[in-house]
Amino acid sequence: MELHSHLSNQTNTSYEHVITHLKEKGVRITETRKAVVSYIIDSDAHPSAEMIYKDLLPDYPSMSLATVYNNLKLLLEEGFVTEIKRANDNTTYYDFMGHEHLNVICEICGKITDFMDVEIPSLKKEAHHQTGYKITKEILSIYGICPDCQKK
Amino acid sequence: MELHSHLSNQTNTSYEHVITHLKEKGVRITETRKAVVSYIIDSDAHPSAEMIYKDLLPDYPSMSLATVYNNLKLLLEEGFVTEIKRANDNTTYYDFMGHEHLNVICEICGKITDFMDVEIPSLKKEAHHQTGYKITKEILSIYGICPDCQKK
DNA sequence: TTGCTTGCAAAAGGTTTGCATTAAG
DNA sequence: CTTAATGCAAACCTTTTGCAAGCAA
Repeated sequence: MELHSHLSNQTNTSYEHVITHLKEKGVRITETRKAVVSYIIDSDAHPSAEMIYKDLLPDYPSMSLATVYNNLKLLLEEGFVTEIKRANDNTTYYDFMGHEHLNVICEICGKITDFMDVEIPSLKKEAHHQTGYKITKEILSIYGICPDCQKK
Repeated sequence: MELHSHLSNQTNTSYEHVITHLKEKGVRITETRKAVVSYIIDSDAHPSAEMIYKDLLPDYPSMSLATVYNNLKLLLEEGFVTEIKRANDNTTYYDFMGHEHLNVICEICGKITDFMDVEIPSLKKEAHHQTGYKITKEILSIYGICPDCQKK
């Protein structure tokens, strides 16, 4: 299997998966919706609504920021996207949940790097036992200093 | 002897610890500073700046919201407090780090409940290995539905 | 056609900032 | 005395909202 075809299939599959799911929910598939879905899947950064808006603007000059927010909220509710919020930063960043992964956030420059395929040890049972909550999800945020900032 | 007789020994110890540390840093110990420090240590909720402000206002009628923010920022920088940010909520909540514990956040009513750490499994080594980050801290957020909301 | 989705602009919320004044050390 | 910290209000930034117009189904 060639590497390049693996990657494009992966993205394409995710895109179709999201769109199909939304159609089944009766959500209308608009041009701007498709653009935001594509963008968030393709992005290897962890964009904010503003970043997505600015990047899409050249191709969708009439799109508004509010529409980006609308679509992100939809994707969030449908579970396709997670929010990332950092200390000293009131912006919300979005992360496409195409696969299981964790984020490491640089405390100096704010860069967010994924790392993959580690089993997150579950504390669900213990948390439920101690608090009585019905546990739905666990999010582990790891903070550190990225290689670039370590050099400085 | 400082009088904080309304506080428990545990709280009093934490309070002295924070104040002593701040003095050593050359930070001035003002009335409002003491009030915020006492409040955050004493609070078993996870207050926002606004909540702290409103609760302290009767006793400190001339205090401003900005001062609460100032002091929370200081405590954050000195590592005495952590920020908690939730989905669908742009408010920052503050948690006094008097001891090791985890938070479980209710996805319906937003209530935040602590539970004591059994042992937060460390992914530091793996994260460092994969990303090159110098890992400084890990924050595990657990979401669920609290007992009250389960009844409804 | 129907009513979900959009674009726009205004408003809302939370947090930060600038500056004159106050008070800790 | 010095100057950090405060109180106040305005500014800021991100996100949400209301509504008329547009477009997917």
